[in-house]
Amino acid sequence: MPRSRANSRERAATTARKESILSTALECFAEHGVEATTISDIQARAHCSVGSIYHHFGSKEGVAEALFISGIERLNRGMLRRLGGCQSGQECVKSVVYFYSDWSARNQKLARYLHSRDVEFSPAARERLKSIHLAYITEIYRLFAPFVENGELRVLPLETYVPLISGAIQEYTRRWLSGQGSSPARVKELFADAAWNAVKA
Amino acid sequence: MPRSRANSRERAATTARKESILSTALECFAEHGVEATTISDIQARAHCSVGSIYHHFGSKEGVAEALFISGIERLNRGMLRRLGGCQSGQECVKSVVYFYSDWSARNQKLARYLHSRDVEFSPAARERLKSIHLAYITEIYRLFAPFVENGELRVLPLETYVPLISGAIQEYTRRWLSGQGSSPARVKELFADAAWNAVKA
Amino acid sequence: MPRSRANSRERAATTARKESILSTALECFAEHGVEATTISDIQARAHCSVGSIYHHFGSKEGVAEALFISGIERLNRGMLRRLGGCQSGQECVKSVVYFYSDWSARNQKLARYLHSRDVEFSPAARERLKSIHLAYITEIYRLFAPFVENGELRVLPLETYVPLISGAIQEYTRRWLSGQGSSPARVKELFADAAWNAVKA
Amino acid sequence: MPRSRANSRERAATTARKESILSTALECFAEHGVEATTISDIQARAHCSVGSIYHHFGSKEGVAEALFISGIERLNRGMLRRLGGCQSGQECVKSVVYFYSDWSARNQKLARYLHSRDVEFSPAARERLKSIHLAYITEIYRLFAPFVENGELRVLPLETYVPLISGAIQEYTRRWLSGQGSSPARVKELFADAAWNAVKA
DNA sequence: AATGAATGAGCCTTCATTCAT
DNA sequence: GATGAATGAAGGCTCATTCAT
Repeated sequence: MPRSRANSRERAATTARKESILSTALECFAEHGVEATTISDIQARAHCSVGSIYHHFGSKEGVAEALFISGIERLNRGMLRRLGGCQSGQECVKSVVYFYSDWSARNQKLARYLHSRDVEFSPAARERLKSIHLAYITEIYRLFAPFVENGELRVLPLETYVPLISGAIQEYTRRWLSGQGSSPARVKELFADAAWNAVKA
Repeated sequence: MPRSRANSRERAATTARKESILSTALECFAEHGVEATTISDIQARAHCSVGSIYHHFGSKEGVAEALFISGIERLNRGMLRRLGGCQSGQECVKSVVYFYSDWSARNQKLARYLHSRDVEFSPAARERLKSIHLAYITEIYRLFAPFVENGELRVLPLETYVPLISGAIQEYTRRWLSGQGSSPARVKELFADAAWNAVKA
Repeated sequence: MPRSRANSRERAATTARKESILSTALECFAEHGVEATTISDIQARAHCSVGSIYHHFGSKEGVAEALFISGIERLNRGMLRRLGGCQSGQECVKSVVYFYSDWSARNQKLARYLHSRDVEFSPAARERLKSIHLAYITEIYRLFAPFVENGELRVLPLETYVPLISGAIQEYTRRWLSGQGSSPARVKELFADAAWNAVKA
Repeated sequence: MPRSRANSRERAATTARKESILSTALECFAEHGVEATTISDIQARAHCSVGSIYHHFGSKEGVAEALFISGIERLNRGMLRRLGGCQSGQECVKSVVYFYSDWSARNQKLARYLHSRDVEFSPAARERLKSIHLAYITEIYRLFAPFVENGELRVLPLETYVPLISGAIQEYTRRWLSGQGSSPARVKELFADAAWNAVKA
């Protein structure tokens, strides 16, 4: 058997196990929160041993961090891809609301987990998240800057754009994910309009 | 010594002890979260015994609930008092933003605690919170209804008013309480205008 | 009931519990070593709860340290008391051997534990042990100094006195405690003479 | 390629790997003790896999035993070689002290490991060690016997010779290996004289 | 011979809660 | 009302060992 195939098969197997642990952990975290989830819960539902979890993630916190980081990265990547195709400021702003609403509906458990504030990450993970956020926000500003410059968007304090554009839909989505109200899909136009009104010139 | 004076003195002492436990608990909860705070942490910082906490609150959850409920009640009471004096829809809507921003700045630790999503309350406490919320939201709608009826405010799905009006400032405040950005006081006009634009007819 | 009597009764009870844990721990440590002894072993044999051990000693290491320190202190105290009554250098030197031999035979388990080298103490405990050793060795030198000065004992490098005087009996005792050879009592004269020959002028 | 050369090359490689594991294990054991050293510690520092260690030594205990046994054998072999050339009882006795002191200084980590009492060996290994010790002590007595017979050495209980001759230098060396005092080389004459005085007729 | 993912028994420790004083 | 020693269930984590490749 060629070496490369053996390696890739092994890697695939390893990856499969890691993915399986992560997706099981997500279910547990989404249902009961990180604190209330025990390693034993994950291990039983993922059909693996305690040791395997520690072998791959080092600690329970390690699982929570890996899940959080990969979730944020998927969300950010999707958002940037979506915004990349926008032609105007208005399209951009509204797309933020649309994408956030759609993505949350498609990835409810992950969205719920990313909203939760009950995780205390390690300094290393916080550093990592900061740099991910910085890279993301930089890219976002790069995409919006032209529309501020050509006068389509208002000139505002930098840290207000995000809350003004996505604060309302985020709050609505958060409530929906906790079981209140109806799907964001039905009201996203409303929130997209509000977002646009909040930042248009 | 008259009985009543003795009683009231005792009651005052008791109240003082309870308040001291609550305020210490708030500090702990705000710093490390409810889960991460131990009875021992509170007891040491409040200079009281473990038994005292149990005598007054029955359980750790009891402390967290008492704190949460009294916090929500203070916030709601303040908001209603503020809105009670408003003459127009616009004043009402903007006042929500102003008050939220001001109150959070004046009660940072409490605001932070009320934002945290890591508390799993008892069914009894949840029932209590629901009824408090219902009473509050009913009163809010009663205050806003005239302005919807007289055409000053748009007719919207009921559950969208709150996110549309306060979602953005809440998101901004949450970030500020976590150490990002500058005081809401400096940008509250912006968010008040956005709120008004989102719901005006 | 007078306050002081209540207090002293409580203190006695507490002390009793602590002592009971310590003596049980000694049995376990002497039988299987510190590493091989589990908290559960101690707890079961001391008829107390896990929590009690942690309440009083903080950790398994805490138990091992408390036991070690109190053992060393008892040994040192006894030795100093014994040497305090000696009139000559020869009596002093031989008394070290006698006392060491006698004490080890009377406190076999403790002696065995103090000999064991498998404990890794906390920095705090090491500091404590160092200062205890310093105080002890200082006192020892103070007792021997006159006999060096009056020419009864040889002038030797300071750190060689202890090994020269007690190295042999210690080695013999160690072997006996591990099950080899016969009681030190039967040969202590031999080792006392050897000690005296090693340091006499 | 001739078969034999391939084999010996393989054997050399294997031997090298085994040696590398042993010497790494020694470093770990000397630094943190056997119990506190994990297979993972050794594997990482020896740049080999977990499986390799098990392939060559069967278990962690197997490593500790192999190391201990080979160490004892080296020490014993060296001692016997040294004593083999002695012409008198005095030379013999003093040579024990000299050799012990020199060997410990040349093999500090191994000496430290051989001193440690925290290893619980398998019955098989204990049997092995006993027979090694028996062979050694027999040989030692065979070397000393003539000098007891010719009246140069005192007639003493058999089990006292070793402690009387090497107890003091062992104790001194042990302390030096733990970081106290100065090199045994500087005081070995002193201990050799004391040893001689202790057993001479 | 080498590799390293997988296993799981067992350990130390935490901490909410109780209760006798 | 106050105190704090005692309790013990439960959890996170370690690590020697196995085994398929």
